[in-house]
Amino acid sequence: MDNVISLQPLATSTSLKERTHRALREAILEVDIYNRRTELKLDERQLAVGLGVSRTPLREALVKLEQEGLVEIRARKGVYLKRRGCDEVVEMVTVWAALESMAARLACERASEADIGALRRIGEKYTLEKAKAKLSEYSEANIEFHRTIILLSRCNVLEKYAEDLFDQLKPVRRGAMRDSSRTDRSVVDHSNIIEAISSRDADRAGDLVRDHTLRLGEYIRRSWQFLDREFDGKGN
Amino acid sequence: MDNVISLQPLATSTSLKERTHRALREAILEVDIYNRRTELKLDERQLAVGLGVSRTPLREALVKLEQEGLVEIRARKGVYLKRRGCDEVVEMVTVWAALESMAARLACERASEADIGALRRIGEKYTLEKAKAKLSEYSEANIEFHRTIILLSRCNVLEKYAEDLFDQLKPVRRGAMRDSSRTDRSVVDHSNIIEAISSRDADRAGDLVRDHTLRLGEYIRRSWQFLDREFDGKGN
DNA sequence: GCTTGGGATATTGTATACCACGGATATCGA
DNA sequence: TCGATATCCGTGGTATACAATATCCCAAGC
Repeated sequence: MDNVISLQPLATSTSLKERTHRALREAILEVDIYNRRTELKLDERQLAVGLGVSRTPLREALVKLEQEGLVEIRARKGVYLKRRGCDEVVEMVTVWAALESMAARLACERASEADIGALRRIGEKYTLEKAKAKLSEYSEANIEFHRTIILLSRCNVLEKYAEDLFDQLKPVRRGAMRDSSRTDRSVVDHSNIIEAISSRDADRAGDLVRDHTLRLGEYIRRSWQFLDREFDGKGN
Repeated sequence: MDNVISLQPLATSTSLKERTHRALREAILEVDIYNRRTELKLDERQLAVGLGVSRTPLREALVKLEQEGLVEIRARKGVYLKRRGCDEVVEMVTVWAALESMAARLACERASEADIGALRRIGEKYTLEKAKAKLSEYSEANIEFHRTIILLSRCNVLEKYAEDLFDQLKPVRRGAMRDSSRTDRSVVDHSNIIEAISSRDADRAGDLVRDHTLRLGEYIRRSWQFLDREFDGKGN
């Protein structure tokens, strides 16, 4: 005797803990962490009333966020947005390089011709937008390119770890990617990478991807000071 | 006017949540997950009274363990020890291979001669114990060898991720590593790896380590059935 | 006037009570 | 006898109350 009205499970699957986690995560990823003027301390009760949730699921969500590296819970002190130092960020990019390199190798074995075609189109979009100097969208295409390589590896665990790192690096990316002199090299690199994957040359693809991403790391190290800015606007 | 007496922060760090997490983690890592007869479901209240803790810090500890991939929290269903399938384990080893390969490359740049000497001694201990067919300790030396490579990378983030994977693979390692025919190849591989790192040949070291670990993955895939055993002893 | 100590207050950590959902069982009807 | 449905119980999810500690401010003394 089913009801005519079709409805989805509704509240069933999502616990408050989950939804709180998601909501907080989204919010935190939008915060400009590296602006020295942003308050890093989070107020539990404030967050709780803001989200319309009690402290219990909120705290469980915060624990998750801590494990994801987005916040830091100092016992008896409070919860703080996590701001990473230059060295740590470079290390994260290094790990990213390791993962993406392996992904490229796997892609050579596993990607279909259609997959590679899609990657090629993304690379072309990237080139095009760079030429148009539409840096913001160009950056989007860049991200999409690297993400796609990870996807083509068809390795879920790899994808999960990479995604994790990716999110943590988001505030850094926001600050970087403004130097267009570096992008010429990038376009060439991408082109070579597509070529290598297309010809199923795992060794070459892996090397190219690794070195490309490691160079990004070195670039970040050199230009860190611009990211880790002391003042943003005109004082307060 | 610093005080002459030097002392560390004392007991500050330990919250119940932390200690519960640690205790549970230790306990879980000792469980023989892949024995079909082990009960995977955990009872919150039971654990709570067992640890002498209320459910609140316990649940926060469980959330941490979930993020670490040791347990799975199914909403409204309960907490279960996480048993991974063959494909997933092979993927984890693949990621491990990516990380360790990068670590070997970094080690070529960063490791001191003393570090490499230590690695060499571990490799020799490994060879020796293999010869003696002391498989359990030999396995320990094997683990130590790979761990040391990670350490030599001097990359904390890399180390953290690798350690994470390492723990999750613990129950698998317990089951594997019983086939001594495979270890001959292993000894040779290790020897070559030491050689490559010693001569600071990053490309070669990275390749060797990657392929070595990927072979472990393939080995696990082939022998998975022995690990994922239906019955263990003689019934109950 | 500066430093130090003590207390008030705010905030975090923990315990417990309550609620809601899911699974199992029993009962009723076919 | 089999199946479907309703009800009950066990368990997980959430809220709240309570305990402990850290921070801040003010006062007192040097």
